[in-house]
Amino acid sequence: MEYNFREIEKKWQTQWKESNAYKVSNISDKPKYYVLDMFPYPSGAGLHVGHPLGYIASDIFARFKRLKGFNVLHPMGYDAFGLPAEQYAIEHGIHPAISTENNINNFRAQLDKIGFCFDWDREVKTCDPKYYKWTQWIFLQLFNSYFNRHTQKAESIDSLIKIFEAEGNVNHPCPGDATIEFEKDLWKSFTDEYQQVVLMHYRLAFCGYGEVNWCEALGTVLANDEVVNGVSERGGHPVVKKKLRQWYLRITEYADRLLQGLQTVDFSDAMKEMQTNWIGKSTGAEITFDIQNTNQKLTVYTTRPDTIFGVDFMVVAPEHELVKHITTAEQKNEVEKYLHYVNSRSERERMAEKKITGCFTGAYAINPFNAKPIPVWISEYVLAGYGTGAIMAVPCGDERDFKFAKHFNIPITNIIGDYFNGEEANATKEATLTNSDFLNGIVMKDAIELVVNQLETLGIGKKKINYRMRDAAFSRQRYWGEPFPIKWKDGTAYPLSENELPLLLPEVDTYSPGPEGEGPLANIPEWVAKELETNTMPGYAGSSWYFLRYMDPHNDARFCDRKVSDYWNQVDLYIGGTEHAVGHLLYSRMWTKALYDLGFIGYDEPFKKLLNQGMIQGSSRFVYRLTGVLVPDLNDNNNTFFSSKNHFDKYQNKVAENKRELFELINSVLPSKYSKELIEIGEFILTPLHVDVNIVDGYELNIEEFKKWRNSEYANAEFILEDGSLYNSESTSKYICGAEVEKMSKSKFNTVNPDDLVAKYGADTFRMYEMFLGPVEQSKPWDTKGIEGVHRFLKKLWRLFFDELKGKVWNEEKATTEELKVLHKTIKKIEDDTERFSFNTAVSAFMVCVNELADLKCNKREVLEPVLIMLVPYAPHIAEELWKALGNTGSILDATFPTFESKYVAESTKEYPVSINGKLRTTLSLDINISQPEVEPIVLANETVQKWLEGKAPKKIIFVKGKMINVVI
RNA sequence: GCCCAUGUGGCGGAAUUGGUAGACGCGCCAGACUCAAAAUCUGGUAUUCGCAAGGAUGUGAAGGUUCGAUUCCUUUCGUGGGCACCA
Repeated sequence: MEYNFREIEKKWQTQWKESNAYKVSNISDKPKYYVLDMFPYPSGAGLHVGHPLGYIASDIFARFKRLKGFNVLHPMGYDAFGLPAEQYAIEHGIHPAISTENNINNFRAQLDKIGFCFDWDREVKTCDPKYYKWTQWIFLQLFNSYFNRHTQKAESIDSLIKIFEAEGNVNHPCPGDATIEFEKDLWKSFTDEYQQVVLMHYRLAFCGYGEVNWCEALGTVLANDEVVNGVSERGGHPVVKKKLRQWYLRITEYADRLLQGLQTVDFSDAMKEMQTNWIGKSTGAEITFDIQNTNQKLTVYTTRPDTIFGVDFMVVAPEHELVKHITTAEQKNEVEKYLHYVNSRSERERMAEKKITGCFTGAYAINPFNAKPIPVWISEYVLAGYGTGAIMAVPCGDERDFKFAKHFNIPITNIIGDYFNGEEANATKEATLTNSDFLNGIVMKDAIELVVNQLETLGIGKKKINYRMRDAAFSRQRYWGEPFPIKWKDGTAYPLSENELPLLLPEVDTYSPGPEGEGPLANIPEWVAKELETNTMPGYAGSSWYFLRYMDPHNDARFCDRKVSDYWNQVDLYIGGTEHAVGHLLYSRMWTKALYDLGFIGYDEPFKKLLNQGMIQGSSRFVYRLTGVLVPDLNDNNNTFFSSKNHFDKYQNKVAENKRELFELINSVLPSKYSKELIEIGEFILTPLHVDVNIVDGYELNIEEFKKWRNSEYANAEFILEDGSLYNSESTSKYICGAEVEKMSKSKFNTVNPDDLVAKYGADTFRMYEMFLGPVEQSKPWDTKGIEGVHRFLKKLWRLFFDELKGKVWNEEKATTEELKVLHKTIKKIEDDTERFSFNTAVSAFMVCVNELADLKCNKREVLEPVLIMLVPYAPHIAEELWKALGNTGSILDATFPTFESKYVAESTKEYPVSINGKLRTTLSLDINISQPEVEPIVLANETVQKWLEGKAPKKIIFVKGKMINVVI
């Protein structure tokens, strides 16, 4: 009886489906566990072996927890709105819903082959009106809420109106526009329209105008993290800045809570650091400077008010309001030229620029403490959106300011004495201040507070906490997204009522942008006639709360029943890539906090533990095509030569002998012959070409397959093999390919499709091999060749139960102590490794176990059955098959994970390593409970130790019980 | 430029708390089976000196702490990823 994985896997996948083996109930006595994969976007390209890595890891953990007695929620669904489908629609005229559905079906078929334990009854799709009804509903909750800074939570806008009616906004300064201040009577005197304008500046989901990343080609606005190198991440189209009406989420109000929340979750330090940096909280001061000879004022934000006397110039953002007011007549031309230059550049370009650019405005600010005039410059390195859009430059303490000063020959004031060497800036806080008026002699870090106090006393500045994070742009001028449940009346936005939801996405004739950069919805007369919002929501709308919908996916009355979300609570384990570090993860954390504040759920962090999977890189293969200088025959397609790697390597070394060898060989088959002279002066060029890794076995090219590759482009090519011979049907030598680790991509011909591997080796082998490659968190290259080792392991396991000739070999004999030791050692290792997500070492522990049981010729059910149970998370199909073969009736999926018992692995002796001066020289088998005084004479009596002692007495003998012995001479 | 991660045999990797470096697998070599090949099985495989016994070297590099360092510290180099010149 052979291991027929194809039949076995098909059989159990069908049976598990029929028996609803993965159906999860919201009612259970068992403790709950929620394992979630990051929401996939169903792309048209299909899966390559890198994609399922995280799904396999989460599947293993979900199955493991089930064996450990948990009620495990492990759902899957689709983040189905998005740009590629819309782009495809624009190009091919196919409705995004249709192409998305096709992609989902392909995706699903690929997933099913790998044998995941998802509860598909809970599948969600963000583009389904039953789903986005609730995305719209949550949006309305955010629209109807503001952030109360006193209680530090979201509260209803109605309660804010009551506050305004009672006391104005004196205690609730306006987050959207700090200049809006009013008493209660003034509030009451406002028109309805203006009251709505004011309220808009408080809402958590609000509408405003802002500079956005405008992509003409896509006719849409992109979030910062969707723009890569000045072009759109999806599609690669140019992106410029444009002012547009946009919806936003007031995530900045949650900045502090998002920071604090990081302390309560189990994310990697790197991930926490990334989010912390993104939020970018800094403490500093705002200082207002008068502009000389004008009544203008310039406010800057600085984290180093202690350096106030080291300010040698100001830099304001080119977009700064003040620029046009303070630029002097002489500088006007210059400034306009510079502004024109800056305007032509995208934000990304401005950020990435190393070149120092800038322009003097002609104006001078006045240092409030010593009345020193300070020249005001503009430069693209200062951004309008951060702080006040202006900085005070201290060249002796800031490297960037220093370089700017050097570049434009601005004199530098040294306020840190010897700490500044004139060669580079020094950002120290430890220096004692000099040239600093009333701060002279004070250490910088102590001066900070002094200056702030002084600023506040003089009324020219104040302490200020600043965040780098900006409010999240929450609208797109495109079609394939959730419509906003918003109506416009005379320029005022009004929410639809709850019973009008879902507001369905209408059909359109064209997916191209509407007038003046509006979305495709603006092209629909009926839509516009109803005065509905023409923007749609961005991709992260649906993915910000999907983990809640999985809990209660069919609920028509609520987004998720409170009792149900109380039961499932947080996601216990969230697995996905680091690419969502600051986008999705921050937005979903904010939504969760808002929903919590409003009383809809009972916790304010969505993900308890986050595990970041690494990328699987491609391992590319190359063939080397020969062309030549002064070797004309090689340069036409009738004489195509490929050389094995050996010759490429040799030829790279430019040894004349190697060249001649190669020439002689080629000369012998070419129709026209070359003279000796030409051989001496001619040169080869060996060009590496990517070759499809699927026609290469390890490094060995399958030449016949290669000839058929790319429509038989190379059908007539000649191949110089590793031993220097030319390929023919009787060749014994091989064609060896070059290799390089690169990103996995179709264009590099290094993608490997999981379907092919599952067909060839089975899902169980594939799952185990993906894990065996290395730690989940780490990036590592794919190597198809290695999968055979894992496949051999499963076959070897099979042979413990069934022999090809003899049939059944497993038996009911009593296990020996040695066999039980192997079993329990394995139980401990598998359990520990799985708990700590070290799946690669768990796979090798299975291999060790099977190797040892095979050596012991152990075919005993008593030992094999627990091994099968442990194997369920990793290789469920073979485990179930053998479980049934042993005569069990229930499914192994519901078995109980075996219990480790230390008595079986207890040792009475230990093989101690004995080192001399830290170098291992010998080992000694000693009683496990031996003490130092007992050890010493035994060690000293040892032959090897005596040899190294050479008669001398040891200085010291170090004995660590259960670990080692070290003799110091 | 800044931040993060990472560096161990021919390759992927292991060594969980400072305690026998290289588990497990791939590849390679040899052998068994076979007319032969494939498949399978068995043994070997860090480098180096040596017939062997046994040495020496070895976790990117250089220092340091320690009886003992892949593990901790300092400096430095390479690779991968991220970024916002963030005041």
